[in-house]
Amino acid sequence: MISADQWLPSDSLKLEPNALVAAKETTRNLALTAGPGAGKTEMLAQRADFLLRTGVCRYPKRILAISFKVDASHNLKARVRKRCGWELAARFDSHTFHAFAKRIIDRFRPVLTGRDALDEDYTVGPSRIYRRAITFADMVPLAVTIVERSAIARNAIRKTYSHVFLDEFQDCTEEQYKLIKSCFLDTAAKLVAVGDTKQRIMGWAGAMEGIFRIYATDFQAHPLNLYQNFRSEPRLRRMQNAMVRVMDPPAALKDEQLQGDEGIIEIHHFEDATGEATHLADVIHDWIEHDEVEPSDIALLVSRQQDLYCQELRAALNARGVPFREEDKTQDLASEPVAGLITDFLLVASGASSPEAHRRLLDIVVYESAFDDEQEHRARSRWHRFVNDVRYQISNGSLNLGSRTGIARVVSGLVELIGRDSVVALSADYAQGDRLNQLIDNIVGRLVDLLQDGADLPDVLTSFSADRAVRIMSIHKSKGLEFDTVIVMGVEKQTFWGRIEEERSAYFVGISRAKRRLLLTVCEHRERPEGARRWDLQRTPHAEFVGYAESYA
DNA sequence: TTGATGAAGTTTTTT
DNA sequence: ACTTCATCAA
Repeated sequence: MISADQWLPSDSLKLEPNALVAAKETTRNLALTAGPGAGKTEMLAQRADFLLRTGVCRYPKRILAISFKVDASHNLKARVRKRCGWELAARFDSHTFHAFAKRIIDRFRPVLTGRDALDEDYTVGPSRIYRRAITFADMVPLAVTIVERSAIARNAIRKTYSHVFLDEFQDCTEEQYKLIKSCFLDTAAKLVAVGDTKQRIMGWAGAMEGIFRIYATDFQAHPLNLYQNFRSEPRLRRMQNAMVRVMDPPAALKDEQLQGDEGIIEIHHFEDATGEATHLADVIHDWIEHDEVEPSDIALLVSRQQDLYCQELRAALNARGVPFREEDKTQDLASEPVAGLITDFLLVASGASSPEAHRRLLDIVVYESAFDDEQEHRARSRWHRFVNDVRYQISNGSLNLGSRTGIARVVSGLVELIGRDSVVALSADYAQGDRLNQLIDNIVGRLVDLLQDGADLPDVLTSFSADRAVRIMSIHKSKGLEFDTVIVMGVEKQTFWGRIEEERSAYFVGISRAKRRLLLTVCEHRERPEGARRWDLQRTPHAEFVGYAESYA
């Protein structure tokens, strides 16, 4: 253990003075606002390192970090492990709001009585069933009820955690804030809330307006701002800064502080969505083939109605063999272990050489189920017979992997061979009712959909699961991510139609995902879906949004 | 059956 | 800003 004034940030130069202040703060609560790429996660990781290594957070006290997304909470935990090592990081609890709430419910469930009462083996389901099942929406309020009602629960939480980190705090809802207050208001716990009001894009879903001010008052938190941006090249930062000047003038820099020619901003105008799709598919193909840009380093962002905006683009990308992945449909399914199992097997069965997929499958099929050499040998030969049999059926035409029935048949054969129990063991929730069957149906259905867009099975499989794919998603989904190249499609008045403050924030999030190259598209016409009242509607560029780019392009 | 009118939806995560 | 769906009057 070292003393507080001996501490220095571990192997990173990417901390500006205010971040260092925040990392080493021991007496005050903090409200840290910071724009895109300022290193909020890094600051939190360094702070965890400081607190744990100097003993400001002394054993057995722990740090609680609360995020919104599972991904974000994993990332933060991983970063802390990297900074201060596995052993100290064991006292760093990184949870989502929902996970934190569920832990409280599971530990203090008997506190819930009357109409809140819950059975011991309650489930999380689509609707609230008295005593037996709750919904996601019930979790945080029930945790609040417990903490408010039970002094034992309150004290247990307060005794456990000496420090609390709140990530992406601009998106905190009323209920979530209530949970934080009921646990930690007027206690010894030191809080750090981190976020960016300019990136508040979940207002319509209940994110509290002015949450930073409210929190700063309630918790007497000291406000701090980070000004640096370690993500984007200067040209992009100048454009972002022009938007900051409009959204939050005090946080803006002088343009002289952002000198340099690096970075690319382009605005491309098109007659219609067909021209747009063709052109984008061509340039993306070019970047990947000739400039050796990784497909996964390219993101295509839309404000809303991804399906509508990307129909033609999908076809154009397929025609050029550009692998892409649509986050709205694929993401949840693709991260399921059973999805990996299915795509790996289809890859192997379709004859593609993929040693990675082969190894992962053998792990499950052979090593998981075999306890001695003989069993292993038998499992292995049974596996090879199955694979060869499927391949043979494909080659003689009795099995067609391009059809729903074909894929469904192979998948059910695969589950049978591995054993349903072994598949269920892949994830805790697969044991619940019909969950596994539904997931398998959805995965097969999604693969069939992708095939109908005119792509080959290997292409479909890579775009479904692999990292080597251009990412297509809504601006909202892109929050917290970064890419070498970002394309924001449809910078038109008709696209960004909501309240200007919120639309501006969304656009800001979109453009600030780009590290090196930002491409904006504007169409004069976009065809409406069939049966629409009006057709071939005229589109108009969003003067303000295009303007930010034009000044710096 | 048609047109007119108005309301609702559009952007999401979570064990 | 624009679509979709429900309802009502003609």
